[in-house]
Formats: sequence, C-alpha cells, structure tokens
Amino acid sequence: MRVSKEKADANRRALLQAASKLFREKGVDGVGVAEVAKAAGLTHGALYAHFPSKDALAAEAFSAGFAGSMAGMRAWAGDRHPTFEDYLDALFSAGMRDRLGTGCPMTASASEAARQGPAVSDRFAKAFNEEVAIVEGSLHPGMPAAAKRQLAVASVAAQIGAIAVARAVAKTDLPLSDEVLHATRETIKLARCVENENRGESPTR
Amino acid sequence: MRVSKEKADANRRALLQAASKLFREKGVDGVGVAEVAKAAGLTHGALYAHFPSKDALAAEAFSAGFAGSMAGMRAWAGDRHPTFEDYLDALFSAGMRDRLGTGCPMTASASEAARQGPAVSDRFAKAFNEEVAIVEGSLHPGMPAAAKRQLAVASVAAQIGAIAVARAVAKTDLPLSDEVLHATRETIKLARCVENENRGESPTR
DNA sequence: TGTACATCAGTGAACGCGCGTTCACTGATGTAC
DNA sequence: TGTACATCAGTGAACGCGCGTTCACTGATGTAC
Repeated sequence: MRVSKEKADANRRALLQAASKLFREKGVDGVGVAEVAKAAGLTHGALYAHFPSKDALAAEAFSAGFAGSMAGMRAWAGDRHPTFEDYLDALFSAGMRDRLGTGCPMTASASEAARQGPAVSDRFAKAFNEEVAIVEGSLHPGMPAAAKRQLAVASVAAQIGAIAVARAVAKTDLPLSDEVLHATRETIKLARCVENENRGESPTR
Repeated sequence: MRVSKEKADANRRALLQAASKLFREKGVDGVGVAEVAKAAGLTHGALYAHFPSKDALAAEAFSAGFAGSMAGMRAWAGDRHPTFEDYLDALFSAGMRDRLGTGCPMTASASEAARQGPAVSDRFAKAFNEEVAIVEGSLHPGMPAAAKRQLAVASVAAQIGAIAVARAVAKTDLPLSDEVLHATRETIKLARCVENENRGESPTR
C-alpha cells in the first residue's frame, strides 16, 4: 500500500544505508537485492520503486557510503584541526581495518571498482580527490602546493593498499596485518620529513 | 574418453592458467566455471576431475597466478640486479596498471581477498612476504634490517593501493590515474632517502 | 609381444537453486472539487 | 470541511536465466597376465 512521502524517503535512505553496509562487507556480487531490502525492513519489490536496477543501487550506495565515511571523519576532526600525523594515525589504524561495513568504500572495494563501468570510475575519482583534499589541508601551509598534493595523493593511495592488505591477511597473520599498517604509516611520515627539511625546517623526528 | 597422463597434466595447467587470468580480469564471482573450462579447451565437467570445487580452483589459481607473476619479475630482473628505484619504477608503472590479467593477483584482488576464508588469507600473506623479500633484497646492505623490512613492506602495500586506485579511475580520469602512480612512487623514494641520510650517506636526490 | 580388462579424464545432459527483475494487485496517501 | 478519486510505495508470486555441481556414459590409456 502507499506510504507517506516522509516514510518513502526514509525507506529509500534505509535501502541505501543497508546496501552500502552490506556491499562493503560482502561485495556487490556477494549480496542479493532481497537481502538488502530485508535489512532495510522491506521486500525486494519495493527496491525497484526507488532504484532502476541493482547496479544503480550499487553506484548510489558507494557515494552514500563515502559521504557517510567523510562525515564521520569530519566529526572526528571537529574543531581541533588534526595534524597530518593525526590523520595518518587515524587512517592507518587497526580500528580502520576492523571497521569494514562502516569504513570508506574505497578501501572496501578498491579492486572491484576497477572492473566496473565509467559511472563507478567517476564516483571513485571524485571520492578520492575529496579525501586527498582533506588530508592536503592538514599539511603545513608553507609546503609547496605540488609537494602537498603529491604527499596527500600518496597517503590516500597507500592507505587504501595498506588497509586492503591488512584485511586480507588478518584472518591468519594478525602480526603481519599490524606490521603492514605500521610500516606504511611510518614510511609516509618519513617522506613528509624530507619535505619539511627541504623547506629548511628542523626535522621533527 | 580417457587421455594420457601428460595430456591430463597439461589440461590441468591450462585450467589453472585460464582461471588465473579470468579471475584477475573479472573477479572470481564474475566468471563461471563453464567459461574457465572453455578457455582451457575443455567442458565444465572436466574441471571437477581436477578440482573439488570452484573455491578450490580459485585458491590454487591465486597461487599459480602469483607464481607466474613472480617468475616474470625474476625474468625481468635477470642478472642485472635492479636497484630499489628500478623496482619502484617497474612496480608503479602504467604497464603494471594496464596488465590486469597477467599482473600480480594481489593487486587484482586485494579487496576481495579480505572477504575470503583462511585459505586465501594464508596464501595472500605468503605471497605478500615473498614479494617483500625480493624488494628488500634490492635495498642497500648497510641499511638496518628493520628499516629495510619496513620500507619494503610499505612499498608493496602502497603499490597494491596505488595500482588498485589507478585502475579504478583510469576509465574516466587517466591523468589522475597517472598522477596516483607517480605521486606514490616518488613519496616512497623520498622515504628511502631519509633512511640513506640516517646512515650518513650523501643524499641521492 | 599380444590380449583382456580395469582405470579414469573428459563429455554433455540434467539437477536444484538463488539470482535480478517484472507485474498484477493492495490500500493508505494526497488532491481536486 | 467533507467526499470522490487518482496516485503510487510496497507486497509477494512468478518469470527466465545462469550458476555450481552431479552423474551416467564414452573410449583411449595404462596394466596385468
């Protein structure tokens, strides 16, 4: 039966949230539309009143999940202006690794995204640039723009790899998993020190 | 009909090779056993004379693909003892990005691997350590072992991320794709310079 | 070496199953008068 | 405000389809004598 416009909007949001969580946890191919609808408290038929296809739902769910992840990051940052090191410590943490269903969809689906169409590619690129911009903003204003951009791009790309590897090996080799996060994080920090020294600052290490 | 032992072995290898290539290109969920068998010149029924299930085939195909990828790397290295920079230039290259079906299965399936069982997790960890060992071997013997290990772990993890991101955005933003490879590679190189300086060597930049 | 027979890799039809999607229907919502 | 009716979000049965897996069968291979 028909529901109120408010309820319909809430249902649509519930579908997106359920899809976003489940797709990150099990992959798009690993979850059926019936499971998504059930998690949102609906039947599978209702899903097609909101999205033309599972593919369209997956694309929107990616963006919704990324928006939620960024909102969480901004909430965490609050008004205490985290330093670049603060961001690295948060991004390359065991908590990030273990938060699969609510974390960044880029880390959850990096290698699947490569096999999707242009729509996903475009959304991925936008999300990547957005996260890079945030990390970039935490770098010292005195650093040359090109150097800041390079370091931020490398940080986000390396984080996506480190989290993916850390998750892949966590089931059988937790020490290695922790080592991957630690080694990658510290290596990025080292690279930043070089940039600081290039500007004539005293090394922070 | 029955075939000779040599032919049966060849067929098994053909199945592994076809599965390894197709799984990297389309993901395990994106390819059916019939397609794999056909690519190997067989029918799907024959596959079950060699592997108990698609899952078992996928696990073996991962290892076979990684072994092939490492063999290619060793052949490329030959006897000219590539430097650490040589390895980075090869690993973070557009060629690596564009070689999906024959490249390293870790970069092709990093985020899917996190959702698989302990068997895949174990194979992934072994492959990761093996590649780290090769990269580590190219670092200056004078560098402390812990620093070498850390830099090599970070390099491989960052490479897996950079290639995954570069592939994900390549369809709509090739300049960004190239930038990701370049920025991550150069950032790792910067980190290595710090290690060299720590040992009192003159910077190579 | 020749013969009889067991072995088993490979074939292809068939299986049950879950998938994404469609659709006739329901009934509360929103609207026109 | 009250009434009549069009709208449409949601239901659940049904659809065709392709999947992974099984199995009776084939016939060349390998082996025992």
